[in-house]
This record gives sequence, C-alpha cells and structure tokens, in this order.
Amino acid sequence: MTEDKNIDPSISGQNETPLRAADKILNVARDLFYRQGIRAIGVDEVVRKAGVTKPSLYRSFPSKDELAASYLRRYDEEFWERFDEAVAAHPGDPRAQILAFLSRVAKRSQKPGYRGCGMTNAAVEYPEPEHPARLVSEDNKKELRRRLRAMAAAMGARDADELGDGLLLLIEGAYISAQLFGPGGPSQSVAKNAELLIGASLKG
Amino acid sequence: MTEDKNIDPSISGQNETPLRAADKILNVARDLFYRQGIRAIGVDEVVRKAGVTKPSLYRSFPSKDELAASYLRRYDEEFWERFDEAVAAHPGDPRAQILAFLSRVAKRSQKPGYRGCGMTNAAVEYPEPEHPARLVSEDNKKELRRRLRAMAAAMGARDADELGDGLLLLIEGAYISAQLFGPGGPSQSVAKNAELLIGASLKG
DNA sequence: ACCAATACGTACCGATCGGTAACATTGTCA
DNA sequence: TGACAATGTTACCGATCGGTACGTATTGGT
Repeated sequence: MTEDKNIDPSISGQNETPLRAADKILNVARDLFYRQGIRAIGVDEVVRKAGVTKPSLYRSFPSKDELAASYLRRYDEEFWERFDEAVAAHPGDPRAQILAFLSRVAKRSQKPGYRGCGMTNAAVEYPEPEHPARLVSEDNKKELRRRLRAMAAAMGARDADELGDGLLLLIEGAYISAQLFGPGGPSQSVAKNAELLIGASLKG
Repeated sequence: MTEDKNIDPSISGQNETPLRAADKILNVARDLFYRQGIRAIGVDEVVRKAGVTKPSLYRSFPSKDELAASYLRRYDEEFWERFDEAVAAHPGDPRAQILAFLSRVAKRSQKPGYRGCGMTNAAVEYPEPEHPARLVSEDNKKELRRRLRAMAAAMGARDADELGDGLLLLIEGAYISAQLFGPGGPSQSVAKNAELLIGASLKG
C-alpha cells in the first residue's frame, strides 16, 4: 500500500497553528480505527501516518486501549451533534425528529466506505466487559436507548419502551447492514420502516 | 485465566471414536471465535485448547483466515437449520414462520454470554472485501435478505422488498443490541416489533 | 509381520505486537 | 539568556503473531 504521510490538513494542521502531536494522533486514529477496525491497526501505523513518533503517543495516551477509548469519546460527541441537529430541526415533534435522523443515517449509509457506527463496531471487537473502549460504547448506547424511549413516549405510543426499543433495533440494523451490503442495502429503507412501525405503535 | 485443556466431549471426542485433530480444532475454534472474536484469538490458543499442535492445524487448514472461514461455513449451516426449523413449524404461513424464528432469537439473546450472530461479527472484524471470512458472511446475509423478501411477498406486503429489508434490520439490530445490552436489552422485543411492522405493511 | 500411508509432535522462524529508556532538539515566554 | 514544556531520535524490550522444516508414532491393508 502506498503511504503518503499525509495531505489532509485536519490531520497535519498545516494551516494556521500546527496541531499538537496528541491531536494529530487522535485525528489519524479516528480515521484508521473507524475504517479498518481498532484491532486491525497497530500503534506503529498510527504514529507513522500521523507523522509523529511512538513516545509522543504514549506521552498523551497511557495505552492503545485508552487511545481507542479517546477515539470513541470523540465519536460520541460527534454522534450527539448529528442527533441533536435532527432534533433541533423539528422542535416539539419527536416523530419528525426520529425520521429526520434516520433519513440522514440512510443517506450516509449509501456512501461507499461507510462503516456503520464506530461504537457498535468497537463493542463487537471488544466483548470483554471492562475494556475501556467498550465502556464508552455501552454508555452511548444506553443513553440512546433512554432518549428513544422518551421520544416514543412523547409521540404517544401505546408501549413507549417497546417502540423505543424497536427504533433502536432498526437503527443498529441499519448501521450493521450498511457495512454488510454496502450501497443498495436494507439500510436505505430504515426511515420508511420506522415510519410504518411508529404508525402501528401510536394510541387510538 | 485457568486453562483446563478440555472437558467437553464435543471438543475432545472422548466418547466413542476419538475425533480427528481437524474436528477438535474446528470445535474449539468455533467456540473461541464466537465468544471472543476471531482477531482476539491466536492460533496457539486454538491448538492448545484443542489439545493438538500447530502443524496439525496447518495440515487441515491453509491459514488462520481459512480456519475462520471454515468456522463460519459451519455457523452458516447451523443458522439455516435454526431458520428452517422455524419455517417447518408453520407450513404455508410465512408470517408465523418469521415470528417463530424471531421469538427464538429473542429468547437466545437473553442468555448471558450471547454474542449475536457470528457472521455479522466477523464482517465487522474484517471489512476488507476479499477476506475469506467476510465472503462467507456476505453470502449468508444475501441469502437471508432474499428469503425474507420472498416471505414478505408471500405474506402479501404492499412493498415486499421494503418489508423484507425492515425485518432484516430488526434481526441484525437484535443480534447487535443483544451483545451491547446483554439480557434485558431491546432484542427481547424484536418479535413484537416485527409483528407490528408486518401488520402495518400488509395490503388492504 | 510387514510396509506404506496417514496422523501427529518438537522445535524453530522472522515479523509484528504494545510499550519504554535515555537523550537530543526545538519553540516559547520571561 | 535562561528555563521549561513539548516533541523528536534511536534503540531497545519481552511477548505474541501466523506459519513451517523435519522427524516420529500410529494405523490399516495384505
């Protein structure tokens, strides 16, 4: 594989103030871990692509596992930005909020190279209950479940917990099937299916 | 971790004819790969737990990647056994067939130590398009999608492909959220949600 | 009883894994 | 100018990775 050290300024910071080593490392780790998986990427590859040296990595991160956890904490922030963006687009209308979020997931899932949710993937890679990366993932998913159930309640679902969980199943299914099938896969219809499920779950 | 070499006769074959090395290896690989992930398990651990030696492994399997593919081919067989069992339980009633399959998935997903679908997990671990393990997984999922769409059509869905894909999303979501949340997670309601989705997707 | 084929074990390979020790260099601010 | 923090340089560590060369048991057939 050809290895240009880097071109992307979000990695090198060649515009304005140069990025600190820790930031370059985290930018590269985010990219590589997401696209190829955490276990598949060694620390040597991270530091090489970041244009830094291994001691720099271990000055900023106590271990590779903690670097993975840091990557996921950042992923978590970006996730909630996307989620809250969809929420803010439809104030007071949880049904429209969910559907907006899902249609954006569906859209992104059709792009080649889409690898689903970085946190879901990390949980698959690390089944050990105490792994730092897994703990970040589990927290994110618990919060997502909580919010989906609350939104289902606000919609007036007969069984809010059941609908919230159903929506979570559809979302996780979309993440996974996107990387299983690539563009044209089942995740493109996640919003339409959610719409049907919501319609069938409301009172009266 | 304590490492008794093995007790399970399905691994050692201490009943009747002793198992061949290749069978012991595949039994152990199936267990370890499923529970801890393929990348997490080295060939040394496989042969040690199988009570054989490394050359025995490489006489029967050309590489670790091919051993992983063999594990998944066996998983594939067992998967269709379970699927066809649910189908056979409700002849001519695709709706009941799906629901039977899903309620069994839901039930298994509540057991501690459940790790979802071995093939879904393998696809997450190996994003490279040509990896032998991934190819087995993709074939399985394509066939599953085909069958779900056909069953949706047989149910009389307005849009059979859409319903079939929706069911696939729910199934994959159940597999993943089972290992994210453990017992008590959203996958316990996969059958009920599928029931609602089917009801909302039928004609007239 | 013998032999060939099959099945298996001992010992080892280079490469890579995550991680570190010791020291040199740079840029910044006072 | 001097002190300090951040980073780079080089070389290394033991452990584990996937994989193999080569010799030894064991087995079934005649």
